[in-house]
Amino acid sequence: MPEPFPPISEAESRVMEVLWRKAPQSSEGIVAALQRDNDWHEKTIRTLISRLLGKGAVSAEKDGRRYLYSPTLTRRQWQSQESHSLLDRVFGGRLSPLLAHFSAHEKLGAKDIAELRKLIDAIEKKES
Amino acid sequence: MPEPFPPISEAESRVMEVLWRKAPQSSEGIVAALQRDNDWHEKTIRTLISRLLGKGAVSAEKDGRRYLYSPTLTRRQWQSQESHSLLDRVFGGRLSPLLAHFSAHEKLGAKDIAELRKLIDAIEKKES
DNA sequence: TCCATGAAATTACACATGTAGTCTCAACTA
DNA sequence: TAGTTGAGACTACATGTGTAATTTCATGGA
Repeated sequence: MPEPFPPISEAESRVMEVLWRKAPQSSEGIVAALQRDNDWHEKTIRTLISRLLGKGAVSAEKDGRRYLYSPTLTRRQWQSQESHSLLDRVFGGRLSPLLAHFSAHEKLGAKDIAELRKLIDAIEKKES
Repeated sequence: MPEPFPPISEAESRVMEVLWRKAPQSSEGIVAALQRDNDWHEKTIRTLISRLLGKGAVSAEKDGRRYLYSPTLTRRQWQSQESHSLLDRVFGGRLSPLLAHFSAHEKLGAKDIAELRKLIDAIEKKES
């Protein structure tokens, strides 16, 4: 099976976000993208990139004098990890309580509801 | 508004779990309950209790020579915090992608599906 | 009354994370 | 060719967390 990815931190996930939108990118591109929304120091961002490399969540290919970085961990993999973690840690691994929670505490628009209904139908078809 | 609770860590949440099941409890009770499932040292558990006190997530009332602890943060508050955090951090604050994710990657039994359907109906009624 | 006991408080220490600063070395420039 | 520059590597440091050990202090027993 593929190496399980170590968990990536909140700040690191912001860097991944940039790479998920566009890859490969030089560190300079990543820095530029991130400095528009966050107010991180360039050094901070480079540190995050290198930690992500260490975790195997991004890869680097040499491009002349610098590197171009690409995500190895996909957004879906990450979402899956995080969701599963929430489900297990907070809701005892059961989806219904999570849903029940959202239904009670989050405001859903009619559009959300329609979307959910469609999803359920799709799920049902898939499962049967 | 009520003091926002600082985030509580994974290990700390295990302690909360014990208090959510039964409160108030002495530290000894908490230790006993936790040592059945985890293999933590008694000292470790006491540290966690005292950190939770510091965070205001549990309160203590004196009971003779010791304290009895009770949760201040409710399980629902905590679930809400964690869910919201996942939703914002990982799914851009939108519920449908989260659901879509689960539908695609988690296995749901027929019972889950029925449950979800009921939930949606309930939500719809509430919203309209 | 004085000591032992045990709960609680304090201290400890390694690793992760947020947030940078400094060092190095290959490549471009004069 | 030698100096400059800039990307990347390495170092730094505070705070949070996991995981305890040590210290203190009030109280119950001798």
